Amino acid sequence: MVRKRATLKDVAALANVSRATAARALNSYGYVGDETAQKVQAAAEKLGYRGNRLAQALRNGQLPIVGCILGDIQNPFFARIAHDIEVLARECGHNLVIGSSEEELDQEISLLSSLRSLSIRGFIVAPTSATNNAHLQSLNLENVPLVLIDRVAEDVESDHVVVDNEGGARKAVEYLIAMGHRRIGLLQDDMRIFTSRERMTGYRTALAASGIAPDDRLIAVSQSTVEHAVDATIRLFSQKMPPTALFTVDSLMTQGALLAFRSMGISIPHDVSLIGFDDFNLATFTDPQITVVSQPVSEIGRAAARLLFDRLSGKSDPPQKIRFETKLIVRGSVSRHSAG
Amino acid sequence: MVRKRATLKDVAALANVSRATAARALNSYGYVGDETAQKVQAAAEKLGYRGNRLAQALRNGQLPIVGCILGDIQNPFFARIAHDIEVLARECGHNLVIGSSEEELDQEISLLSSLRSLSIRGFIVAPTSATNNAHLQSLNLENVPLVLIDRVAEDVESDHVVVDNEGGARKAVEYLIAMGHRRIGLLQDDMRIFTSRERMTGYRTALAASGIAPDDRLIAVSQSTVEHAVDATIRLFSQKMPPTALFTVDSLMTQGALLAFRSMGISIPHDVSLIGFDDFNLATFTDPQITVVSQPVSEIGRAAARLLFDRLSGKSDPPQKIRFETKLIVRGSVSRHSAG
DNA sequence: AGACAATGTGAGATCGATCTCACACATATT
DNA sequence: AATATGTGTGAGATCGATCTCACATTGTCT
Repeated sequence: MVRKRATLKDVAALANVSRATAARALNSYGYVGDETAQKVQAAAEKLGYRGNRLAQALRNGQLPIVGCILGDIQNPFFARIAHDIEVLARECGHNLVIGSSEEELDQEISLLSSLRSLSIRGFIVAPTSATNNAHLQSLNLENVPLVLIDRVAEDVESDHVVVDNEGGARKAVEYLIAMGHRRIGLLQDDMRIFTSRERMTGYRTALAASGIAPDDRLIAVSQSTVEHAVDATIRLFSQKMPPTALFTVDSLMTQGALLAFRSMGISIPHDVSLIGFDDFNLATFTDPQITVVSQPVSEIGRAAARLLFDRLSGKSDPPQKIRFETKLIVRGSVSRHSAG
Repeated sequence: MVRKRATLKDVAALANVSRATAARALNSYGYVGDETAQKVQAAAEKLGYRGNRLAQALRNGQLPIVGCILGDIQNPFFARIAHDIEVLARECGHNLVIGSSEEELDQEISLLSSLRSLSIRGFIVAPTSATNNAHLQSLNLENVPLVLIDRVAEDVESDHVVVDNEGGARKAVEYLIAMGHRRIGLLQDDMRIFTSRERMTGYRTALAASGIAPDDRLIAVSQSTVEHAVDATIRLFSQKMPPTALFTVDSLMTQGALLAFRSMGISIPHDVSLIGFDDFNLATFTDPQITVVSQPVSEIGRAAARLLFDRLSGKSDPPQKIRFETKLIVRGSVSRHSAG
């Protein structure tokens, strides 16, 4: 048998008061007699009344939900962030809607549009594109709080939380150069992505500082999945003059590179040196352990959520721009290359 | 300047028709004159009108959102499932709210209650507890579609999608026994969890079938994170008579075990043999490659979402119970143990 | 011509909760 | 006694979209 949800009207009827009084009693505002309040509470209890958040939201304009659009939940980096945001959202009495853009701008736009029509209170977005952001700007126009995460979008004035991608990449490549490498490969994802650009810039800057001419044949572009990274790595290292070292821009791609090297019989660090951006679980299990640029993953999500909920509670400072440091963690996947 | 969202009323006013007519034109139902329809479309276009889904939902009872409560998004297994569900939900014009119970029953209950007050259309849940499920039963009572995923809940009549946990565990342990092991450790998570129980049963069954007495000292319980698994493994293998082989019940725990072994100087498969439930990215990179029981992760989420959307579109067959096969993938982490 | 459908449109109710306003009654203040 | 203040309550508007119903207007068939 299908039981309908009890509404405020039902509660009011059972308690023999008007809807207005029932609402006052349940939300404790305005004047309500003690006795009346008790009656209403009892009635609500008895009916198992729970307010319809939809109706509440329609009335006062917003749903206690925040939206979060990330590149790919399957990337442990984003999974961690999503998790941290959800925890903080829950603490603040909100639910979290998670959407994945799958690094497609179109999907990001349609997802955002669909979530906006839900009158969601605010958004945390890792924008797919660094440049193409009318949809994000329009959030500003309509005063919907937005926090950018992991990536910055040009022309969008809002809080953001990112890491020092360029510096991290530079440190990694400088280290490779210091170890004697000159043919340094780069395995990166789509250039529209902000982090990809910044890491690429760090890579180029480090090369330039040492007077090493950039070489496009050393750069492979792949989607950020293990499978795609395997293929891209194989292509990169099937050339006549393959790199002697590789820098990968995220942990899934690092793992792809590892698998590719194994399948090609290339040994680390003997045949090739490797540094990955973003640490991962088994980086210290592999033999050798993998040298990485680590970012403070556990702080990013919390920081972004913090910023968003500050906005939601009315803070109107100028946009805050948080940039976390990255750190080169030297382990064993880089060996000295004697110039030949 | 803050622009307000255009409402149907605005569109109607601009097109010089009533709200009712505007609604008809935009949703194409009932009779509308061609010319009028055009006018309305144009007005909507001009104002950038997008319907308020809250209002729509309040009117017709439900929001085009499905909820999904999983154990932990950071587990790649659940991340993959969440991703697949989201993709299918999007195809069906729905958004996905993801919550994480963090394997706490209380959290699962409060999350569910909070999502229900959103008038969400249906749920996909991986219940924390195999037995304690009044909150899930009440979904049945109020006719809210529910699909259980990865885990079954007693006394809850609903579709579910699980894998053959017991069989998978049995195959793994039988294989270890066939390779001469008799002191076989089990690294498992909380016994309230359905999969944990089933895998444990498989483990016990295999032992019993070979006349091996169970020994509680060989069983370690840990939360399903790499860090906790490391600790649990270290405790397990610090005993006087440690196991000669270990079976771990999920991939994060497998990875934890790997890290623990490394830190303890225990080598696989020389000192200890290892089989993990659930495959993972680097299982074929490590040396030796890790033998695992694999489950068809890519099908689970889709299957569950499929079932849910079938229900949402009115299907009312008896509950469907899907159980996928698991497969023992033999790689190199198990070696023959000569009885000592 | 009269009856009857088909087509097109608007007024108003509805979903459920909230909030403003008006009113009633009591007590306090001049 | 007359006015002000404090308390407690209900009627009704509101949020935005949808849907029922009533009312036109046209065309069609006997």
